[in-house]
Amino acid sequence: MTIKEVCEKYDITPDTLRYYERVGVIPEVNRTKGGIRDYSEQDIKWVENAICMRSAGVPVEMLIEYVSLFQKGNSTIEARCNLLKEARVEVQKQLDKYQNTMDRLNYKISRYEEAVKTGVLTWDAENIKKD
Amino acid sequence: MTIKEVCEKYDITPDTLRYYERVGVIPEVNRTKGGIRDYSEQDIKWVENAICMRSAGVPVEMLIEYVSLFQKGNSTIEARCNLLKEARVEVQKQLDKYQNTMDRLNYKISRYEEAVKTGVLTWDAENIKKD
DNA sequence: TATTGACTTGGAGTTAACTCCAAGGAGTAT
DNA sequence: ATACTCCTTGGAGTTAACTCCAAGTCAATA
Repeated sequence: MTIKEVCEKYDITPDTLRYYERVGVIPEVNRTKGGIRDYSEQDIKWVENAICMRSAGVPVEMLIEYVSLFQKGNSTIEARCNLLKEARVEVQKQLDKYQNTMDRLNYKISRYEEAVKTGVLTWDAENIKKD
Repeated sequence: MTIKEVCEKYDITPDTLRYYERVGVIPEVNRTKGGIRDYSEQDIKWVENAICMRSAGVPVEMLIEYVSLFQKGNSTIEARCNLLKEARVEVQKQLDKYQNTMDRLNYKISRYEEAVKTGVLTWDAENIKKD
């Protein structure tokens, strides 16, 4: 699979894919004789994983460390597991924040929708105090 | 309330608070005769709101626009409501991504925990294909 | 064989959101 | 009144994660 196809599949740019490979977010990708990237199934799995993790704010640095450990073989299984748990703690924290923000947005919007009907805010839109 | 107290309350830096005020993420804050910021209850509500929204990745620019609309009065109620809905769409998208990443992390960690016990990976840790 | 178009590299540039800094002012303890 | 601490400002600097660029290579087509 060419870099272009992978990019279309995941809606990212070639620059981002090359960047991921260059810094080690994914392992080195297969090449043709001419030196052109030819992504294998495995390569694509790594790409998919990187995109998923990055979409939840897992830092590039942590992904690099994970790949580095992976390439050292089975002796790093525990270290990799710990790294994943570390990532999970952060992702969960963020998830909670997003949920909290959704709650606030939903509350404000429901209040605003009432106000849109009447054209007047009878309550203080910003005066939302958490109990 | 002084800037320091607000910072301690929300665990942010004075620089960030001043930055928020400067660019308009929050309205201008009350001052003492000497020109020192003295945050009112309302000011603090705005700070709280800004921090909450920012923690879920709502862009500074959107918050600026919201405050700007707010200051124009009741004629902007519908516009503000639409802005909030726009924000909600994005926050929900991110929330879904975070949940998806959590699922992936949980799956990988559970597999790794099995492997940690035996010291060997009997399955391909990276070969996680979504159906 | 000449051109086309996609690919390659290393390195420089961009962006959002802070974060730091220097110079100076105000309020309080001694 | 002197020292000390915290505050003020405008503007410059930093950071992570891309994103762009120039120069060059390669395979396929006219």
